[in-house]
Amino acid sequence: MRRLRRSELPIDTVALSRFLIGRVLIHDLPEGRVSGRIVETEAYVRDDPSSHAYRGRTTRNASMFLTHGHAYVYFIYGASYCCNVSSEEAGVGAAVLIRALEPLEGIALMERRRATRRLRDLTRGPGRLAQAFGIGREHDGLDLCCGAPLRLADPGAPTGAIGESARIGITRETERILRFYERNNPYVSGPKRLNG
DNA sequence: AAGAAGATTCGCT
DNA sequence: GCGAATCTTCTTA
Repeated sequence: MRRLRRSELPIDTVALSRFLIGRVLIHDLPEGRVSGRIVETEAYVRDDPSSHAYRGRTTRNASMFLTHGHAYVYFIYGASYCCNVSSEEAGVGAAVLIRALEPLEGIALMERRRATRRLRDLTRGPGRLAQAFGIGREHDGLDLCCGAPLRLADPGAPTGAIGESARIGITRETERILRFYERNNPYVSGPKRLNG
C-alpha cells in the first residue's frame, strides 16, 4: 500500500483529524504485519484546556510539538497506551488521537496480543488498538511518514460519510465538536448516541 | 516529597 | 451502567 508523505498531510489539526479517517496504520513487527483502517479520531488543538500541551512543553508531551506526522504515544490509567499523530508546524503543541481502527491484516496476531478473539474488540478504543498493534513508549516521537515499521498509508479507497461529535472521556469543555468517525462502522468506539 | 487527576479498560451487577 | 484497577506525570507545599 502506498505510504503517505508528509506533504500530503493537512497541517491543521482538525483537517488532519478528518483526513486520517479511512487512511491506514501499518506496523511491521518481527512476528508479522498488522494493519487497520482508521475509523475514529479526536483533535487536540492549540489553546485547548483538555490537551496535554495546554500548559506548555514537558518531557511527556514533547512529541506534540514536533511537526505534523510524528507519533505522540503516552501511557494512561496505569494500563493503556494511546497513539496520536502530531499536527501543526514544529513548536506548536497539537495532535490527533487515533481512537479506533478497522482490523485489516494480522488479525491472528492481534487476537494473541489482545487475548480475545472478538473481532469487534480488537482495535475499538485507543488503548485496545495500541495493545493490538504493539505500540508503546518506544514509538513516541517516531516519524510516521518516513517508511519506518510504524507508518501511515493510503489505501486509495473511498471513505464513507464522516460523523462528528464531542470528544469522549473529556470532563471539561464539552461544547466543542472535535471527534470524527466513519458513520455506520462497527469498529467505532463510544456510546451509540454519539455515533449516529 | 507527597498528592491528585487522568484523551481507559474490564468485569460485575 | 458503574466502579475498581493501576501508575505516570505534573503541580503544589
